[in-house]
Amino acid sequence: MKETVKTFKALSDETRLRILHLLIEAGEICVCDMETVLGCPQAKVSRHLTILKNAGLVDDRREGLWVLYSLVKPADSTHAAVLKMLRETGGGELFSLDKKKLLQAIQQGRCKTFGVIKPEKIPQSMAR
Amino acid sequence: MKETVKTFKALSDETRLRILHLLIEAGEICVCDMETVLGCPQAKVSRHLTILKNAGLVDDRREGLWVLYSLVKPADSTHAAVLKMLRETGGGELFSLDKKKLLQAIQQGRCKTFGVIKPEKIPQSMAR
DNA sequence: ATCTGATATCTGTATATCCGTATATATGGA
DNA sequence: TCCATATATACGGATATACAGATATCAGAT
Repeated sequence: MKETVKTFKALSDETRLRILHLLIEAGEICVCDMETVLGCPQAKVSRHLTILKNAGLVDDRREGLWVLYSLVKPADSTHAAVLKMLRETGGGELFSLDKKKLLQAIQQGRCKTFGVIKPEKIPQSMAR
Repeated sequence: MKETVKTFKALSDETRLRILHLLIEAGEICVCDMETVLGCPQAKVSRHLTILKNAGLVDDRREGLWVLYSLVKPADSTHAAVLKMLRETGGGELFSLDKKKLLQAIQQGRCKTFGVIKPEKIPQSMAR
Protein backbone atom coordinates (compact mmCIF):
# COMPACT_ATOMS: atom_id res chain seq x y z
CA MET A 1 0.00 0.00 0.00
CA LYS A 2 3.05 2.17 0.56
CA GLU A 3 3.76 2.04 -3.17
CA THR A 4 0.20 3.02 -3.95
CA VAL A 5 0.58 6.12 -1.81
CA LYS A 6 3.73 7.02 -3.71
CA THR A 7 1.88 6.67 -6.98
CA PHE A 8 -0.97 8.90 -5.86
CA LYS A 9 1.43 11.51 -4.49
CA ALA A 10 3.08 11.64 -7.87
CA LEU A 11 -0.33 12.28 -9.40
CA SER A 12 -1.23 15.01 -6.89
CA ASP A 13 0.16 17.96 -8.80
CA GLU A 14 -1.30 19.84 -11.72
CA THR A 15 1.97 20.19 -13.59
CA ARG A 16 2.62 16.46 -13.33
CA LEU A 17 -0.87 15.63 -14.58
CA ARG A 18 -0.35 17.98 -17.50
CA ILE A 19 2.91 16.21 -18.29
CA LEU A 20 1.26 12.79 -18.18
CA HIS A 21 -1.57 13.88 -20.43
CA LEU A 22 0.94 15.39 -22.79
CA LEU A 23 2.75 12.06 -22.95
CA ILE A 24 -0.52 10.25 -23.57
CA GLU A 25 -1.10 12.57 -26.49
CA ALA A 26 2.39 12.89 -27.93
CA GLY A 27 3.82 9.49 -27.06
CA GLU A 28 7.39 10.58 -26.38
CA ILE A 29 8.74 14.12 -26.22
CA CYS A 30 11.79 15.97 -24.98
CA VAL A 31 12.02 18.20 -21.92
CA CYS A 32 12.36 21.44 -23.84
CA ASP A 33 9.11 20.79 -25.69
CA MET A 34 7.40 20.36 -22.35
CA GLU A 35 8.81 23.72 -21.28
CA THR A 36 7.36 25.26 -24.43
CA VAL A 37 3.94 23.71 -24.04
CA LEU A 38 3.54 24.05 -20.29
CA GLY A 39 5.14 27.48 -20.07
CA CYS A 40 7.17 26.40 -17.05
CA PRO A 41 10.85 27.07 -16.33
CA GLN A 42 13.20 24.24 -17.19
CA ALA A 43 14.12 23.41 -13.60
CA LYS A 44 10.48 22.98 -12.67
CA VAL A 45 9.75 20.60 -15.52
CA SER A 46 12.86 18.59 -14.78
CA ARG A 47 12.03 18.30 -11.10
CA HIS A 48 8.54 17.04 -11.83
CA LEU A 49 9.86 14.56 -14.36
CA THR A 50 12.23 13.19 -11.72
CA ILE A 51 9.30 12.68 -9.38
CA LEU A 52 7.27 10.90 -12.05
CA LYS A 53 10.25 8.73 -12.88
CA ASN A 54 10.85 7.81 -9.23
CA ALA A 55 7.20 6.87 -8.96
CA GLY A 56 7.69 4.52 -11.91
CA LEU A 57 5.21 6.33 -14.12
CA VAL A 58 7.52 7.48 -16.91
CA ASP A 59 10.60 6.24 -18.70
CA ASP A 60 13.38 8.33 -20.17
CA ARG A 61 15.99 7.75 -22.82
CA ARG A 62 18.70 9.97 -24.18
CA GLU A 63 18.78 10.84 -27.85
CA GLY A 64 21.79 13.03 -28.55
CA LEU A 65 21.47 16.28 -26.67
CA TRP A 66 17.91 15.56 -25.69
CA VAL A 67 16.20 13.36 -23.16
CA LEU A 68 12.91 11.91 -24.32
CA TYR A 69 10.22 10.93 -21.82
CA SER A 70 7.32 8.57 -22.30
CA LEU A 71 4.76 6.70 -20.23
CA VAL A 72 5.98 3.40 -18.86
CA LYS A 73 4.51 0.12 -19.89
CA PRO A 74 2.67 -0.46 -16.61
CA ALA A 75 4.34 -3.08 -14.43
CA ASP A 76 1.68 -3.64 -11.77
CA SER A 77 -2.09 -3.47 -11.75
CA THR A 78 -2.22 -0.19 -9.84
CA HIS A 79 -0.16 1.56 -12.49
CA ALA A 80 -2.18 0.00 -15.26
CA ALA A 81 -5.41 1.16 -13.64
CA VAL A 82 -4.03 4.65 -13.04
CA LEU A 83 -2.86 5.12 -16.61
CA LYS A 84 -6.13 3.75 -17.91
CA MET A 85 -7.97 6.21 -15.71
CA LEU A 86 -5.91 9.12 -16.98
CA ARG A 87 -6.59 8.12 -20.56
CA GLU A 88 -10.30 7.81 -19.87
CA THR A 89 -10.76 11.06 -18.00
CA GLY A 90 -8.97 13.16 -20.59
CA GLY A 91 -7.61 15.92 -18.37
CA GLY A 92 -10.08 18.72 -18.81
CA GLU A 93 -9.83 22.19 -20.24
CA LEU A 94 -6.31 23.09 -19.19
CA PHE A 95 -4.94 20.15 -21.03
CA SER A 96 -6.91 20.96 -24.16
CA LEU A 97 -4.96 24.20 -24.22
CA ASP A 98 -1.69 22.30 -23.83
CA LYS A 99 -2.60 20.12 -26.76
CA LYS A 100 -3.33 23.21 -28.84
CA LYS A 101 0.00 24.71 -27.85
CA LEU A 102 1.82 21.55 -28.87
CA LEU A 103 0.09 21.61 -32.23
CA GLN A 104 1.03 25.25 -32.74
CA ALA A 105 4.62 24.59 -31.76
CA ILE A 106 4.79 21.82 -34.35
CA GLN A 107 3.26 23.97 -37.07
CA GLN A 108 5.51 26.91 -36.29
CA GLY A 109 8.67 24.83 -36.20
CA ARG A 110 9.27 25.35 -32.47
CA CYS A 111 8.86 21.70 -31.55
CA LYS A 112 12.15 19.85 -31.32
CA THR A 113 10.79 16.35 -30.89
CA PHE A 114 8.77 16.25 -34.10
CA GLY A 115 10.82 18.94 -35.82
CA VAL A 116 14.39 17.71 -35.64
CA ILE A 117 14.67 14.71 -33.30
CA LYS A 118 12.25 12.27 -34.90
CA PRO A 119 9.98 14.00 -37.42
CA GLU A 120 8.83 10.66 -38.79
CA LYS A 121 7.22 9.71 -35.49
CA ILE A 122 4.72 12.53 -35.37
CA PRO A 123 1.42 11.17 -33.98
CA GLN A 124 -1.67 10.97 -36.18
CA SER A 125 -3.55 13.53 -34.17
CA MET A 126 -0.76 16.07 -34.66
CA ALA A 127 0.06 15.55 -38.34
CA ARG A 128 -1.28 18.19 -40.67
CA MET B 1 -7.93 19.10 -13.61
CA LYS B 2 -7.90 20.98 -10.32
CA GLU B 3 -10.55 18.58 -9.01
CA THR B 4 -8.50 15.61 -10.14
CA VAL B 5 -5.55 16.87 -8.10
CA LYS B 6 -7.80 17.16 -5.07
CA THR B 7 -8.94 13.58 -5.55
CA PHE B 8 -5.40 12.25 -5.82
CA LYS B 9 -4.28 14.24 -2.78
CA ALA B 10 -7.07 12.63 -0.82
CA LEU B 11 -5.75 9.24 -1.94
CA SER B 12 -2.14 10.06 -1.03
CA ASP B 13 -2.20 8.82 2.53
CA GLU B 14 -1.98 5.32 3.90
CA THR B 15 -4.62 5.84 6.60
CA ARG B 16 -7.08 7.18 4.07
CA LEU B 17 -6.46 4.27 1.72
CA ARG B 18 -7.02 1.88 4.59
CA ILE B 19 -10.30 3.62 5.36
CA LEU B 20 -11.44 3.40 1.75
CA HIS B 21 -10.60 -0.28 1.54
CA LEU B 22 -12.40 -0.85 4.79
CA LEU B 23 -15.49 0.82 3.34
CA ILE B 24 -15.22 -1.30 0.22
CA GLU B 25 -15.22 -4.37 2.46
CA ALA B 26 -17.74 -3.39 5.11
CA GLY B 27 -20.07 -1.17 3.10
CA GLU B 28 -20.90 1.31 5.84
CA ILE B 29 -19.36 1.56 9.29
CA CYS B 30 -19.12 4.01 12.15
CA VAL B 31 -16.07 6.03 13.16
CA CYS B 32 -15.42 4.14 16.37
CA ASP B 33 -15.18 0.86 14.48
CA MET B 34 -12.57 2.43 12.25
CA GLU B 35 -10.63 3.45 15.35
CA THR B 36 -10.77 -0.15 16.53
CA VAL B 37 -9.67 -1.65 13.24
CA LEU B 38 -7.04 0.90 12.25
CA GLY B 39 -5.68 1.34 15.76
CA CYS B 40 -5.64 5.10 15.32
CA PRO B 41 -6.78 7.77 17.79
CA GLN B 42 -10.25 9.14 17.22
CA ALA B 43 -9.16 12.61 16.16
CA LYS B 44 -6.90 11.18 13.49
CA VAL B 45 -9.63 9.03 11.99
CA SER B 46 -12.09 11.91 12.07
CA ARG B 47 -9.65 14.27 10.40
CA HIS B 48 -8.98 11.83 7.58
CA LEU B 49 -12.69 11.22 7.12
CA THR B 50 -13.25 14.94 6.75
CA ILE B 51 -10.61 15.07 4.03
CA LEU B 52 -12.19 12.13 2.19
CA LYS B 53 -15.59 13.77 2.48
CA ASN B 54 -14.33 17.11 1.18
CA ALA B 55 -12.82 15.28 -1.75
CA GLY B 56 -16.22 13.79 -2.48
CA LEU B 57 -15.10 10.23 -1.96
CA VAL B 58 -17.28 9.27 1.01
CA ASP B 59 -20.74 10.05 2.34
CA ASP B 60 -21.79 10.20 5.96
CA ARG B 61 -25.10 9.90 7.75
CA ARG B 62 -25.97 10.08 11.39
CA GLU B 63 -27.65 7.17 13.14
CA GLY B 64 -28.29 8.08 16.75
CA LEU B 65 -25.02 8.65 18.51
CA TRP B 66 -23.02 7.33 15.61
CA VAL B 67 -21.98 8.64 12.24
CA LEU B 68 -21.80 6.02 9.53
CA TYR B 69 -19.51 6.47 6.56
CA SER B 70 -19.68 4.81 3.17
CA LEU B 71 -18.25 5.21 -0.31
CA VAL B 72 -20.10 7.68 -2.50
CA LYS B 73 -21.94 6.65 -5.58
CA PRO B 74 -19.39 8.14 -7.98
CA ALA B 75 -20.60 11.36 -9.60
CA ASP B 76 -17.96 11.89 -12.29
CA SER B 77 -15.84 9.56 -14.37
CA THR B 78 -12.64 10.27 -12.43
CA HIS B 79 -14.22 9.14 -9.18
CA ALA B 80 -15.74 6.10 -10.83
CA ALA B 81 -12.36 5.14 -12.26
CA VAL B 82 -10.62 5.72 -8.94
CA LEU B 83 -13.04 3.62 -6.94
CA LYS B 84 -12.89 0.90 -9.55
CA MET B 85 -9.12 0.96 -9.34
CA LEU B 86 -9.19 0.65 -5.56
CA ARG B 87 -11.56 -2.29 -5.78
CA GLU B 88 -9.36 -3.97 -8.37
CA THR B 89 -6.03 -3.47 -6.64
CA GLY B 90 -7.21 -4.79 -3.30
CA GLY B 91 -4.96 -2.84 -0.97
CA GLY B 92 -2.19 -5.27 -0.15
CA GLU B 93 -1.06 -6.89 3.02
CA LEU B 94 -1.75 -4.13 5.50
CA PHE B 95 -5.36 -4.09 4.52
CA SER B 96 -5.65 -7.85 4.83
CA LEU B 97 -4.75 -7.34 8.47
CA ASP B 98 -7.42 -4.65 8.81
CA LYS B 99 -9.98 -7.02 7.41
CA LYS B 100 -8.94 -9.66 9.92
CA LYS B 101 -9.20 -7.17 12.73
CA LEU B 102 -12.70 -6.19 11.65
CA LEU B 103 -13.72 -9.83 11.59
CA GLN B 104 -12.30 -10.37 15.07
CA ALA B 105 -14.03 -7.29 16.40
CA ILE B 106 -17.34 -8.60 15.08
CA GLN B 107 -16.82 -12.05 16.56
CA GLN B 108 -15.75 -10.66 19.91
CA GLY B 109 -18.65 -8.23 20.14
CA ARG B 110 -16.45 -5.13 19.90
CA CYS B 111 -17.92 -3.94 16.60
CA LYS B 112 -20.66 -1.35 17.06
CA THR B 113 -21.83 -1.18 13.47
CA PHE B 114 -22.71 -4.84 13.08
CA GLY B 115 -23.16 -5.46 16.79
CA VAL B 116 -25.69 -2.84 17.91
CA ILE B 117 -26.31 -0.29 15.14
CA LYS B 118 -27.47 -2.53 12.30
CA PRO B 119 -26.67 -6.18 12.96
CA GLU B 120 -28.93 -7.26 10.13
CA LYS B 121 -26.72 -5.54 7.55
CA ILE B 122 -23.57 -7.55 8.21
CA PRO B 123 -21.85 -8.25 4.87
CA GLN B 124 -21.65 -11.79 3.51
CA SER B 125 -17.88 -11.93 3.82
CA MET B 126 -18.09 -11.10 7.53
CA ALA B 127 -21.01 -13.28 8.59
CA ARG B 128 -20.03 -16.42 10.50
C1' DA C 1 40.22 21.75 -24.96
C1' DT C 2 36.49 24.90 -25.35
C1' DC C 3 31.96 26.44 -26.34
C1' DT C 4 26.98 25.87 -26.60
C1' DG C 5 22.55 23.95 -25.91
C1' DA C 6 19.85 20.64 -23.09
C1' DT C 7 18.92 18.71 -18.81
C1' DA C 8 19.66 17.82 -13.80
C1' DT C 9 20.59 19.16 -9.18
C1' DC C 10 21.36 22.27 -5.16
C1' DT C 11 19.93 26.02 -1.85
C1' DG C 12 16.99 28.82 0.64
C1' DT C 13 12.25 30.08 1.47
C1' DA C 14 7.32 29.76 1.62
C1' DT C 15 3.55 26.85 2.13
C1' DA C 16 1.10 22.58 2.96
C1' DT C 17 0.36 18.36 5.43
C1' DC C 18 0.37 15.25 9.34
C1' DC C 19 0.19 14.33 14.08
C1' DG C 20 -0.90 14.45 19.22
C1' DT C 21 -3.32 16.87 22.60
C1' DA C 22 -6.91 19.54 24.17
C1' DT C 23 -11.37 21.28 23.56
C1' DA C 24 -15.97 21.72 21.44
C1' DT C 25 -20.31 19.89 19.65
C1' DA C 26 -24.08 16.59 19.25
C1' DT C 27 -27.18 12.92 20.79
C1' DG C 28 -29.70 10.15 23.98
C1' DG C 29 -30.61 8.68 28.67
C1' DA C 30 -31.04 9.32 33.88
C1' DT D 1 -30.70 19.70 33.42
C1' DC D 2 -26.73 16.92 33.90
C1' DC D 3 -23.98 13.02 32.33
C1' DA D 4 -21.81 9.73 29.20
C1' DT D 5 -20.68 8.40 24.63
C1' DA D 6 -19.52 9.50 19.88
C1' DT D 7 -17.65 12.62 16.70
C1' DA D 8 -15.58 17.04 15.06
C1' DT D 9 -12.53 20.88 15.29
C1' DA D 10 -8.70 24.03 16.94
C1' DC D 11 -3.87 24.71 18.15
C1' DG D 12 1.14 24.14 17.91
C1' DG D 13 5.08 21.67 16.35
C1' DA D 14 7.50 18.57 13.08
C1' DT D 15 8.07 17.15 8.50
C1' DA D 16 7.30 17.28 3.56
C1' DT D 17 6.60 19.64 -0.72
C1' DA D 18 6.82 23.34 -4.29
C1' DC D 19 9.10 27.08 -6.18
C1' DA D 20 12.62 30.49 -8.13
C1' DG D 21 17.23 31.20 -8.99
C1' DA D 22 21.90 29.66 -9.33
C1' DT D 23 24.97 26.15 -10.51
C1' DA D 24 26.47 21.63 -12.25
C1' DT D 25 26.57 17.88 -15.65
C1' DC D 26 26.35 15.99 -20.13
C1' DA D 27 26.65 15.50 -25.25
C1' DG D 28 28.04 17.21 -29.53
C1' DA D 29 30.33 20.58 -32.51
C1' DT D 30 34.21 23.66 -33.52
